[in-house]
Amino acid sequence: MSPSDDRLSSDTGRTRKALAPLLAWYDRTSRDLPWRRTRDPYAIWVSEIMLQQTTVKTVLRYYERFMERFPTVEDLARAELALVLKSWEGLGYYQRARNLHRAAGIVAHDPGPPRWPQSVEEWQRLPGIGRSTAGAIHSISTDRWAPILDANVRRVTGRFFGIPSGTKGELNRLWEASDGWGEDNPRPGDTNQALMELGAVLCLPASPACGECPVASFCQTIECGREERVASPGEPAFFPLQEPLGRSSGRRMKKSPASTRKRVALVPASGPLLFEPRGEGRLLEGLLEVAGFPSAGLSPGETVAEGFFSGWRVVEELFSVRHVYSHFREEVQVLRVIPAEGKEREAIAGEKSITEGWATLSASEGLALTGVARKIVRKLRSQEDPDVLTEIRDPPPAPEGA
DNA sequence: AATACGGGGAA
DNA sequence: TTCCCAGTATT
Repeated sequence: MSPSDDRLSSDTGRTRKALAPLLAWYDRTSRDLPWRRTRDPYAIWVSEIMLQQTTVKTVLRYYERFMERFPTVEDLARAELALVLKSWEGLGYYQRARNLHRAAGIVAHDPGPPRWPQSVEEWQRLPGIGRSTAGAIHSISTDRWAPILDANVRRVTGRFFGIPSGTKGELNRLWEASDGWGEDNPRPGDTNQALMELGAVLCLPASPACGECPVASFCQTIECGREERVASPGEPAFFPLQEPLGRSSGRRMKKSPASTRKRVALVPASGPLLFEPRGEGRLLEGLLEVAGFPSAGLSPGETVAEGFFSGWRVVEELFSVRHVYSHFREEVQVLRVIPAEGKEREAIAGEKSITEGWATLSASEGLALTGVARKIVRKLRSQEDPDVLTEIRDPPPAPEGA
């Protein structure tokens, strides 16, 4: 039995004693964030979705613009998914945006007034809202208690209660412990926010500032003196103070290094660019990328044999862009192409153009592009060569899929 | 229980 | 470089 186990049962009083100092600290030091100035469930909902796996600093750049564009759940429900995706461009995890849009349609319940979920369970039935987000929205918007367990609260609570990481039943214990903060609690919403704030500001993963922590004197990990050293092999790791990699801590080995995928993107020597939406179920679904295909590379003079640009000829290599995803890299060779002899008409009137979108560089500003496509567009616009800055000559089918 | 999902910031 | 982040859904 680890030192923590026999004490956990007596921990009901621990949170009660820590609560006042925690809230006092929060009142004194909490950051002024836009979603903390409201009790509007919609505003809090949007913030919680954006904040999934995304830092406050990044979300701040998106949140206000999103709320201006879609001030109410009805506005969001009515909006085109393309505009929602455009507003999300660069935030990542685009499934969040699609789920948010779909869930808005459910809540807005047009016609008629919105039907707001009245409990954690009801929130959790909406797509994109799991137990933790449901708890956060509910507790913050109604100031009634519900536990949460995001990365911050997980770390704070794990340390506070001395729950070893990488052990069986860890998750259940963490949820139970997190729920303990709701005991006899006059300010449920602020408590959850304070716990998240504590994890974000002081109770950091690698170097917690225990000296400044308002609840350090009640903290199980402090009592054990474990905040000063890393977990060593053979003993349960207390909450991650820089866990060593490997199996010693019960964690999975780190994944193999990122591979590099190669691709070509094709830019017509004259006329607009061709964008294609990424297919259903694929990474970055629905976002537009500059037309092309996977390839180790093409050389000037070669005739393209694949896809829509089949029968076009490579004129020159313009430049390359690279992009890093979580699990791989992508290297994209951007090639200038012209229709091969006799293909000029077919090239424009191609069958696939119906489901693909042509857009000038300037028009592409309004489209939801992948990170790679955005880099290509930016680079093309910065080119001084006037031949590269093409404009529409013979307007092809209207931009689509955007 | 493991894995996919993106991107940016920080150490 | 590597790690981390106000997680969820799927398998």
